[in-house]
Formats: sequence, C-alpha cells, structure tokens
Amino acid sequence: MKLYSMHSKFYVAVDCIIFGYDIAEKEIKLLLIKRSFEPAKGNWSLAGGFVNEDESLDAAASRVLSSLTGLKNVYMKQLHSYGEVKRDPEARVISTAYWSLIKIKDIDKELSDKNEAHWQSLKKLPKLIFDHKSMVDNAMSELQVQIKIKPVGFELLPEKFTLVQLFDLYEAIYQRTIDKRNFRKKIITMNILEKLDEKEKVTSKRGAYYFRFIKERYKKLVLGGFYFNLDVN
Amino acid sequence: MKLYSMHSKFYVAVDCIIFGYDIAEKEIKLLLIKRSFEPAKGNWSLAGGFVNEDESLDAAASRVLSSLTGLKNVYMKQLHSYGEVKRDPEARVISTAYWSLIKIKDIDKELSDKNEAHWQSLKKLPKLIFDHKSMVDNAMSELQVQIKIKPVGFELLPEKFTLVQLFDLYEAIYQRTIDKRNFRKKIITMNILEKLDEKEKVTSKRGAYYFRFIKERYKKLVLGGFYFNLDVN
DNA sequence: TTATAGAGTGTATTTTTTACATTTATTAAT
DNA sequence: ATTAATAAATGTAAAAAATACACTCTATAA
Repeated sequence: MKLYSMHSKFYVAVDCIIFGYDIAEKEIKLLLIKRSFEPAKGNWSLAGGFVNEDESLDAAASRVLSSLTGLKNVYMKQLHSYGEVKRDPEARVISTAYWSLIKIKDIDKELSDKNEAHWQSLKKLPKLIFDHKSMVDNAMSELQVQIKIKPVGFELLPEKFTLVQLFDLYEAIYQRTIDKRNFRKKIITMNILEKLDEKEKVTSKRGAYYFRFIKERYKKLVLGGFYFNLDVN
Repeated sequence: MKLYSMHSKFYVAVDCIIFGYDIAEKEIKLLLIKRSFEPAKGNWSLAGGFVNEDESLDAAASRVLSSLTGLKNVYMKQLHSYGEVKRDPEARVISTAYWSLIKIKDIDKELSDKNEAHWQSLKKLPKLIFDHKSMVDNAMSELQVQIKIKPVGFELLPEKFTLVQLFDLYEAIYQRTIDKRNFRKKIITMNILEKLDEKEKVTSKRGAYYFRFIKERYKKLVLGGFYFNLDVN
C-alpha cells in the first residue's frame, strides 16, 4: 500500500526530563547525559533516543528511561512535542518530551555511570544542546503546577518520609518559602498520610516522625469528589 | 551526512480539535470533516494533515486550520502527541493534536463547505476515525481546565457579548449549572471587562448590556500577580 | 544538669465562597 | 393608557478557607 507515499517522513525522538530530589541538599536535580554521538558529542543533553518502528511514543520514552536508570513503572508523563525545523542541526527530528519523577536512590548506578549520566542541580544547570533548556523550563513549570494539585511529590521521596522533608521538597519546587504550620495543617487534614511509630533521627536529636502516603486512601477520596490541593502561603 | 540513517522515519501528522460556540443553541460545537481519502474515506474525522519537510508542527497545525476556515492568528495550543503503533491502520503515523477556539461566524463558509467541514454538537458527536474520539475527550478536559484559569472563553464569543452569553458559555463548557449572581460578581470584580452603552435586545425586551474583554488590562493585572479564576459554584 | 537544635503545635483575623429571592426595564397586547 | 409578560440585574448574611504568627517540646551530648 502507498496511500501516504507522497508525504514526507521524519526522524522521531523522545527526550526525558528526569527529576530527582536530593533530601540532604534540599535541591531538585536533573539526570543529564554527556552525549556520546555526533552532533554535539560530549555536550550535556537530556536522556533521549529515537523511536523505533514497533514501539509507541510512550514505550520509547519508557525504554529510554529504563535503559538509563534500570527503572520501570515510574511516574512519567508526556510534556510537549518540539517540532521546529532546525531544532537539531543534523537533520529534521521531531521530539516528544516526557517528564519523570524518580527517587535518586532507586537508580541502577552502574547502568547510569555506563551511560555517562549525572545528577545536576537545577539551580546551576550546564548549557544544554538544541532546545533542551526550554524543555527543562517547560517541565519545571509543569511540575510546579502538578505538585500543587496532585500527590506527585511522593514520587520524589522515599516510601517513608518526614513532614519536614515533604515541606522542604515543596519549598524547593515552589522556589519560595512557605508557612510551616499551615503546610502541616493542610497536608494532615487531607487524611492521605499515615503517621508511623518510627522516627528519623539523623537531622535532629528529638527526631521527626516518619509518614507514609496511602495511595488507596487518596484514590477513594478522589472518587468521592476530593481534590488534592497544597497551594499554601 | 547520515549520522541518523540507521533510525526509522515516520509520517507525522497534525490533527485539530476546533471548538466553536453556538450562542443561540448554547452549545459547544466541533468542526469535523467528511474524510476525502482512504483509509476510512467518507467517515467523520478531525481536521488533519501531514507535516511538510519545511514546516514546524505549529506551522502545520496553523496551515490545516487556515486551509479549512480561512482563519489565522486564532487561539491554538498543542494538546498531546498520539503515537500508538496501530493508531492508523494504513501506516505508522504519529499525530500531534492541537486544540483551537474560534468564533463560528468568522470562518470562510465557502472554504469550509468545499472541504466538507461541518459543525457538530459536542453532545451528539458521530463516530470518529482512529483515536480521534480520545483526542476530542482530552481536548475537552483541557478546555474545561483552561477556561477556569485563563480568559480563553472570549475566543469563542464575539467582540461584544452580554454577561448572560458568557454565563451560558461557561455552563455549556462546565456541563453543569452555576450560580448566576456569584458568576457575575466574580467576573465583574476582576475588572477585565468594559461595560458598553449598547444593549443586545434580541433575547429579551429589557435587553442586556454588551461587555468587551480588555486584553491589555488583563495583561497589566497579570504582571502585578493577578490570576484569572472563574471556578464558581 | 544544662545547653542546644530542630520538631511540633493553636488561634484569632481576614478573605473567599456559598446560598439564596426580589426588583427592574422594556415591549407587546389589551 | 394600563397591564401582562419576560428576561436582566442586583445584595447580604453565613460558612468555609486562607492567612499570620511565636512558643513549647523532646532528645541528646556536653
């Protein structure tokens, strides 16, 4: 069949904006790659790859993420497709960007090292190739929006976390100070966290109680019309 | 050069979800096409087209919209890219969907007739080809979100409109009843509308005052930290 | 026993949202 | 001229949510 044969074909790629959170540094980090092939070989780049004949865009993005980190079934959402004619100087490539939230400790270090992947602080990013900087900016905006209205922050924290850690994460993402008491009040009132008996005792003598996000409880609440909202002053 | 030559190439298309608002019927409508080529010739479809070598995705979407309606510089935003392997039974085609808001009266009727374009009520849509139905559903969700937080509703109304017309538009998009007094209070308080001396006298004896959206005033407010919000009960 | 450092807590005020029913303006019919 | 009809326009009190704000508690190490 050749019904479409008069039309042009294009390389199609995916690029992944992989967010992690450094609890100690209280900083959002991005997993970036030293590009291993031309053009722009040796420069900093998002994790990316070309789409194969037999895989969907989503599958390609999952493959790229997994081949770099060893992770599957992590939080990943399509962000936007970038289709400027000259965005890649080598050839016409249309790229669909995905953003992902992972726990830094979960990645397969050997695999990421082999691929020359490095965590970089969002605050002092190196220059990125092509239009990757604007992909990052767009992803960051999306993250700021989503973390207000969906419980996605927990994707960046360990299973057990303290309210202080959650609070610091929100400050890091909002990039502003927020009121500690009002924040605690609001998240606790939602009734989607379970307080554990265990305490985190590294950062203080007194220790801070660990909490756990109960996804099932959240889902049940949503069915009843609940909207997650952590838009606090 | 052939640095990428080991990778596959794909047909890339754009599809446009074109929203219009029928003031008299108080209904959201979609501009749909009787598809003129195989596969699925004669079936209902979104306005779409293949991307050309020398145009960006955005430009392709603008071209598709303009070739069907004669309209340029209208509200249009990228929605999502659809990349399932078998989404088009004929060949592998990756499609980036765009959604657009236009004033029904502004379209070039001759042009749209020639292209077999027809306005269809959102409430009784015909069966659409491929994955176009889910594109429409996603676009509708996006419209519902955006009209709450951005002044995009005015894109669907004439330059001059009454508060009743604006109110009816919001009810049509939210697909629920809203409180008339609270709605009026909220939109008026925003101070982004100008009340004209003129009245619309077709739908009532008393007549309803026309208003006008003042984009410049809105933009100035936004610079000062203002957030449009019409999330009313 | 005491100093230290971070964790944890409550309330009053302001702002926003919600619920709700009557009056007003105009025209057409008598 | 009066009246009936119809949609437009309007205000307020109560409830809920958001905000501002500073001290006490707990555990450890000196």
